[in-house]
Amino acid sequence: MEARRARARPGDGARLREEILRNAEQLLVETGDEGAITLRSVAQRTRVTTPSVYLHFSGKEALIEAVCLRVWDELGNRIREAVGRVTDPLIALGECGRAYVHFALDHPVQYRLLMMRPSASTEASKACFGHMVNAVTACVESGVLQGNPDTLALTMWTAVHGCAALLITQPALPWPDDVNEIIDATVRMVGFGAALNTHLPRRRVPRSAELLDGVTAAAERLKALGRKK
Amino acid sequence: MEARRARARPGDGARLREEILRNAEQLLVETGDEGAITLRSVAQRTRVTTPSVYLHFSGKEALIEAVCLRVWDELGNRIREAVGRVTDPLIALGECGRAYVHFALDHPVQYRLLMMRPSASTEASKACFGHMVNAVTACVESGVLQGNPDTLALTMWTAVHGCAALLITQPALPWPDDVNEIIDATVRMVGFGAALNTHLPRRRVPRSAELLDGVTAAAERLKALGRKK
DNA sequence: GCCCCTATGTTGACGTCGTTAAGTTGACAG
DNA sequence: CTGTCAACTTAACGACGTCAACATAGGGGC
Repeated sequence: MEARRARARPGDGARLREEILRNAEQLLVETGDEGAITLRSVAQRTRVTTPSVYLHFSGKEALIEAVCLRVWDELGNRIREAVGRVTDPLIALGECGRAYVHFALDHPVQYRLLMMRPSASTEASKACFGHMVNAVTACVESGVLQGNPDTLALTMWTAVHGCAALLITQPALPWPDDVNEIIDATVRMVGFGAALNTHLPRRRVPRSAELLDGVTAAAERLKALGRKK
Repeated sequence: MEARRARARPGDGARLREEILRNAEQLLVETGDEGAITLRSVAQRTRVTTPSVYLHFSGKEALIEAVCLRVWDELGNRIREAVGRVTDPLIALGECGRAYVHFALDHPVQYRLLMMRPSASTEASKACFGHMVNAVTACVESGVLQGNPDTLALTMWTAVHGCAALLITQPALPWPDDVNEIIDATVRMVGFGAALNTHLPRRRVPRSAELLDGVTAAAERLKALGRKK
């Protein structure tokens, strides 16, 4: 057997917990495969026997859940920072979406683990969702969006999540050479669409010709405003 | 040992293949857990010994891949049907999105299996994607959308996929009581947003006040058109 | 200084999983 | 009737998650 890890002092056992968590995430990133997280592999990398993991996690599921919690935290921080950097509420919301997708693409394996698991950690995801609701609420208060902030935020989150998820899980699709092209298109589509949608009556879906007419009106108005500036 | 399955006649061995596939998907649906698909459990349900599965599938991965293929096919059919029922290209595109999300919600476990797997079946997903590109192409030809149909379809697919995915994997979020509310919001947001986005110059993101102004112009124009009709 | 007690691990084992190699059986061609 | 070959079975291996039982170090009470 190889060099063993020095035993922790009483009261200091939680250090092993941290080390196990770190090694589990490292293993996940290095192999790119969730299946590579094995109690045995994690234990070996921590230079500890397999059952020792049970001293700090009730089982494999709990270990993975703990890994997810860390990632949710990072994601939440990243979103909060992005929103905080801008004052205009609509632009802040866009930055929120961009930060979200970029985080997912920077940590594809972790993101998959987060979102694709059967029993995802609900508390952490709700906290993360809260940051988006804040960004949306600012837009509602400024008048650019109307309606229930929760529902609005959900609708917009689904879109950016889908963008990140498909980019990660379906790389074979005909994506443009520059990923930012898709991200920008998504963020703009979400912003424009949500705004237009909330200011329209709910009753009926416009036909192609009608929507085209309304949209060109909006486009010309926006172009005119841009020139004036 | 329990009653064994009658041995197939020579040349007729592929029947077992079908039965295995059916049982695997049944197992998946009944338990709601991908992990419940075990070579042993599938074999037992088919009243066959475990290694017999290897006569028709090169391993567990291939079996699951085959299950996915079937689901991709069903999804593709459902989309094609939905698009075919309507003539107006924009409304057809909307129906495409609605059919997509409803299929996902009707087969949540299968949908998760499809989209969340590390190595998703690329050929089948591309075929499915083709149906959406067709619906988008019709919109481009009618002028309501502008740009590359592939990129447009991708942007819009990501949004509806995200809607389906989050509804399935994050049921704890504050969804509205009626799911159709979110689906409608997403479909409308995608349609409006994509249209407005493609008719706008790419250079810069409008600020809240500007977008609000343009959007109200579009809304009033659309309302006026609705009255005239 | 000694002892014992608890936190901190380890040993060994069980059952299940995917996978493989080798043996068996039964329907059909000749 | 007989041999052949597709269609299955038997038996086994290593890796996995999990658990019960055992070992050991370090610190507090006397």
